Amino acid sequence: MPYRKTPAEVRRLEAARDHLVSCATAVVAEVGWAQASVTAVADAAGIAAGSVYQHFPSKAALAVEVFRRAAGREVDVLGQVLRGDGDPVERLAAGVRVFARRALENRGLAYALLAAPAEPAVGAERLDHRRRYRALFAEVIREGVADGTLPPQDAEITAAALTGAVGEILVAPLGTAGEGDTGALLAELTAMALRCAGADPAAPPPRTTTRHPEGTP
Amino acid sequence: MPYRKTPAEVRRLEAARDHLVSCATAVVAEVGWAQASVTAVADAAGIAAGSVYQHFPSKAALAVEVFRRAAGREVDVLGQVLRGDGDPVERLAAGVRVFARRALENRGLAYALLAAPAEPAVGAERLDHRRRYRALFAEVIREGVADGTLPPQDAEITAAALTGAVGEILVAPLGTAGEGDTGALLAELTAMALRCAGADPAAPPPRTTTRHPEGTP
DNA sequence: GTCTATACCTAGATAGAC
DNA sequence: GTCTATCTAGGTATAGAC
Repeated sequence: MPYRKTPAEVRRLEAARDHLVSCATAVVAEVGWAQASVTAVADAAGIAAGSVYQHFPSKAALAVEVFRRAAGREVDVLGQVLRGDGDPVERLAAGVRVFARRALENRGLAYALLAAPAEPAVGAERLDHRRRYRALFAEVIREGVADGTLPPQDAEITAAALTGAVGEILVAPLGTAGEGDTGALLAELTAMALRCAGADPAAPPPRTTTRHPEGTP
Repeated sequence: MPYRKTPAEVRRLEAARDHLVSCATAVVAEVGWAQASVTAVADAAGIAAGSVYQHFPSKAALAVEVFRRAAGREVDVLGQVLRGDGDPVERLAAGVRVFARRALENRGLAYALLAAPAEPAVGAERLDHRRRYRALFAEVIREGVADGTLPPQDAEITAAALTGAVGEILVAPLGTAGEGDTGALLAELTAMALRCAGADPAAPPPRTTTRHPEGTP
């Protein structure tokens, strides 16, 4: 018997943990945090309820890991877009669009991350991630103010507004099963975001996918 | 023994029920929905836990009543301001200001109404009330678009954005105990709201200081 | 290491005394 | 009508078998 786990063992354990987190994420996206009991998650992962505690010390720890992994992906994607190429206004528009599109493509998960009732530990994590969204938006807004494409403003406030606005707008479509016209929704959302930051409406609107200056395809 | 309750009895019962709802509201504002157990609420009202069920068939029913009463007040106040005197842009600014000021004056309750984790029944009620906020904002925005003081836009989207933006901005101050400069916060918030709706920045900004014809004096 | 069975706790709800 | 005491359900976490 080796004193340490063999590399194969370690990998297997990590894989099992990964699988558990993935399945838990799926369950949460499907039924929400409140209904995602340890037994439900364990069932989804094909293991016994007790076995969950081989990987996480508590249900809260598992929930936090689920949230961190999913929300972290979103923050990373948003960060890449907002810090990408182009002028600040273009990047802002692209960021909002990407954020919204990803949420609409995975509504259950987005709702869980943004709005669904959750235990305090997850709620704290959510606040933290919203702060990170805000910081990313605030950064690009400050750039815009600095180079004169955006009017002077409290970047933190506008950033918070954008986070809240996008979330609020998405929650309604998220709740309903109805599809709606996502193209038009994205266009209106982007237009609203640019107004909110004070971008010059006279300037040519950043291209969406196929150029709909008035939002109607 | 009378076949029906005497008027005095009815009044006494209603008063007891009222008192219970008031105390429950205070508890919720203080510790949030999750910690507002039946026993905690009953203690606050000075009655036994079992007696709660003389007035409400379930905890959820009580919670919904608490939410309805508190949120209904806010919707009414907002509606009065948004449908009051002045041009649409002024009313919009006043509405945002009143909404925010009232929330900041009663942070615990505002947080409970806007964001705190709650059971599904309350969550559904919350969605419904947010729809009502949106409808009110959308109405005044449509008026502004109609009379040309606001640019063409999807009023529902902007309204949703305003609801989310104000909520998001308030949640941070709401969570922290710190006071901050509420005057500056209100001014920035109003400015953001007007930008968001596309109000002409060149126009003189609606007054923000002194005179309180609206809200709690 | 994983499963089965279970202990335990919290919190909503009920029954009967006063 | 209100209180005390209790019942019950649901869900987390643990212990011991395999």
